[in-house]
Order: sequence, then structure tokens, then C-alpha cells
Amino acid sequence: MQGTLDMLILRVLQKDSLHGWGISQRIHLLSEDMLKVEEGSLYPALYRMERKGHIRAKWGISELNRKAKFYEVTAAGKKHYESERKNWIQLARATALVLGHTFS
Amino acid sequence: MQGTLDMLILRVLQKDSLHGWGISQRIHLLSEDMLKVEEGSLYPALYRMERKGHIRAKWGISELNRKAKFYEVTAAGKKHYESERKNWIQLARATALVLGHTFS
DNA sequence: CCGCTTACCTAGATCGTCAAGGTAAATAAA
DNA sequence: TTTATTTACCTTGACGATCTAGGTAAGCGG
Repeated sequence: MQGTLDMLILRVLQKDSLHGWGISQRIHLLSEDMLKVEEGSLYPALYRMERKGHIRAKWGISELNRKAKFYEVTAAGKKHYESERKNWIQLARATALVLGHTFS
Repeated sequence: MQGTLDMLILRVLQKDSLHGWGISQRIHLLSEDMLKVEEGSLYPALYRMERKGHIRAKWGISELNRKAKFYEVTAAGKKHYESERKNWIQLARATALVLGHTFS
């Protein structure tokens, strides 16, 4: 779904700081295998978000002993996430309304 | 929300055949004023959908006595709508899962 | 006859996504 | 020791949907 990737990334970074690869895995896992983040979407998104000041990067070593870039959410990112989340829920609700669908 | 417009249009055309202007109004109404379809999105979408064979157009006269293009869903459009609908609901569910949100 | 609303249309730009590539390093296998 | 696999990052080019910001025309009310 277009326009939700940034929000999903911010979400999975709320708990811990993760590297790109880990973010992708986490989203896949949390969505019960329904969402899959392509690398060609992921990395541009991470750059975008870093440029906007929503996340911050630090080089480190992964759990599997490989160099990896770890991302964490900034205060601005947290704030942005909350509003994006609210907005998405409202839009999803509105769309469901038109479709005549209830999420019960 | 990106990628949902075609689906919403197909949805409001299930009941009656409407003209572009009417489609826009109907979506706005059904979504309780939350969704607003810009004309710059609407007309390209209608063209796209006609080209794909999902809808069919006929010139006529509107309720207010102005010339208007009325659209109706084709059989292929109906089929496409059902699958788009299912797909959207699944994606919305998956996204909600990641967000940790329930639509109850 | 003037302005408002209804109704349709388009050009240009932007933005997010994806496909399809590539690099590098650690580990496992042969 | 060489090779393959997995992990991890990155980029380029194209595409597709959307929005902004215009424009046209015709009916209706004042």
C-alpha cells in the first residue's frame, strides 16, 4: 500500500533500534507474512526519512557479526508517527465505509 | 490513499451508473466527508479504467439538464472490484496488525 | 448579461515504488 | 582452499498514480 512504508518503519523502530535488514524482517513478521518490503523501496525510504530528520543512523555490528547501519527514531519522528498513524486509521475507516465493510 | 481510487469508483458504480461529478460527490458522501476526490485524479482514473475495460461510458443529460458522461461497470470491472476489495481489506488488516491497532 | 454552478478535460510536476542490477564480508560447504 | 550462501547495503531507471493549476462550455438565477 502506497504511502504507508514510512509509517511502518517508524512503528517497528519505536521498540528497538534496528538495521535495514532487520526492519524489513520485522515488518514481514508483524504482518504475519502479508507485507513484504522490497529493498528498492526500503533504502530510499530510509534515506528520505533520515533527510527529514525522522530517524538517525549509526554504523555498528549486527547480531550476526556483519557491519550494519542501525536506525533509531528521533523526537520529530515519534511525533510524525503519531499523526501519520491517526491519519491512516481515519483513511482506512473512511475507505471501509465506502466499501461497506466493517472490520469486526 | 494511493491506489484505492479505482476501487472506490467501481464501488459507487455498482449501484447506479453515474457521471464523473456524481462519482466524486458520492464518494465524499459515503465516506462521511473524509474522502475528497480531486478532478485531476478523477478524470485520469476514469480514462484509465475505461481503457482497461472496467467501465463503459455513455454521453447523456444530467439530472440538472447538463450534458454529462455516464459510467457503468462492465463484467470485467465487477470481477476486478471483488479482487481489489479483498486485497485492500487484507492489506489494511496487515497494516493494522503492524500498527498494533484493532478496528473494534 | 453577468456570475455561479455544474461538468469535463489536460499538462506538468512530484513522489513513492519496484525491478534489476551491483558490492562486500562472514560463514558454511566442498 | 576455493566456492557458495547468507547477510547487509546501495543505486539506477522506469513506471504509475496523484495533485496543482490551469482551461472550456453550458445552463440558471439575478
